[in-house]
Amino acid sequence: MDSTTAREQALAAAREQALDAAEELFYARGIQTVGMDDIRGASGVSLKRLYQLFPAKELLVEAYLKRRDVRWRQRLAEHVDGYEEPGRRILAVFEWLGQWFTEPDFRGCAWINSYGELGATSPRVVAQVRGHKGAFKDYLGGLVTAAGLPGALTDQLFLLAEGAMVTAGITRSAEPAEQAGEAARVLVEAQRR
Amino acid sequence: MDSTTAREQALAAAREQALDAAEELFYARGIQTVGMDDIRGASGVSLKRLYQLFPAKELLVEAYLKRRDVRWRQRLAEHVDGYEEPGRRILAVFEWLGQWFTEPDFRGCAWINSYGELGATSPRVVAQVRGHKGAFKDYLGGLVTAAGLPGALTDQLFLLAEGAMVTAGITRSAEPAEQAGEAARVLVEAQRR
DNA sequence: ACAAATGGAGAACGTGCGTTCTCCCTCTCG
DNA sequence: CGAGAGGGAGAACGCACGTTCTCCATTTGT
Repeated sequence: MDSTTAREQALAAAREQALDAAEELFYARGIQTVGMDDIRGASGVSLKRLYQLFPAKELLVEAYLKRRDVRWRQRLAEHVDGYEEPGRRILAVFEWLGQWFTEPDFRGCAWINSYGELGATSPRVVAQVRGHKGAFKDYLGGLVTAAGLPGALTDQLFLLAEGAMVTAGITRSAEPAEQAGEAARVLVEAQRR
Repeated sequence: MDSTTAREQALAAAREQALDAAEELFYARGIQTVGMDDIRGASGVSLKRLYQLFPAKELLVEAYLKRRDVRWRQRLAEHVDGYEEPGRRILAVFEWLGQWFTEPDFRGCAWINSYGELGATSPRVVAQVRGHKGAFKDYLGGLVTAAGLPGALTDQLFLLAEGAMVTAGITRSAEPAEQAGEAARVLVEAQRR
């Protein structure tokens, strides 16, 4: 009764396997140092199929960032949704960052890293990075206005979160999350006068 | 009367020319997309000399980051030194960031970008990035304690500055400097009770 | 002035990698 | 059963680039 043929299912499965491998390798080792052959080796998807699904490496990179963006923001939202009180929900963002930073394979923000690597050469990557950061900031903005706080606060909290991500990545520590969270608490408090 | 021979002077001059070209090209286009031949073309220093001065590309990259670090912190300090009042000096940091962000060839933080590009593969680059960020944070720490403010504030201001740099780079705008500066003002004020 | 070292221009070498192609096996469908 | 499409393994191709080498011209020291 479903409209997908067996072949379409196989393609979709291969696509997911390819993206799983791409995400693991690109995030861990960077994009340029991972070859299409590495993706094939890690995913079990043949080169022929890989190029059938993603006609060029850049498109695989784009799809990797796109899928990771959805999942990342989903995980964040799930954590935040564990709280009701609007002010608490804002701080939950930094709390979640701290959890993320302590994951064993944490290697910084995938988008910031990708931008550093390909921002000067790949417009598709740039678009993904701007899109992701814009979506994250919009999400923060929603939390801020839901708490009845002024929109200007959004930018400040966003910068704290970005600073925490970069710094946690570079120093390989989770501390920045707490430091940013504390600063966020102060900034929110200041707005409430 | 000086102890440098003509040859040593020529080498030193070539070294500076090479580093000038490296800085311009690496910063503008990223490190991996710039070949040693590009450096040669832009600097006029022959490949032979280049490899004599820097036996491998990684060493040229290291030297580029090292020289830029010194200059960057010097320029920052010069701006801050235009002010006397300790609290004002802290805000001057964000002011200077804003000036930097509006420079026409601004392309984000060279160290954050380099880390995204080579953090997973080059220990030398990682060391330079950590060194630079550590030095910047220490500098901030000096300003904070000179203002009689608690050390914990340093981390928060540092994260704001980092967030501003990343965001200014990605969005190609100078706004983050003002936003971070305003947040810094609030955080400093909150500490003074 | 001459032998020897120095330096430049650019070819050459080796390798890595994105992308495509070849060969062969295996299903599918009439 | 048989023809033909689909798919996998991996070779092959083209190119970019880090690094080294060759061939000369120029300089340097005596």
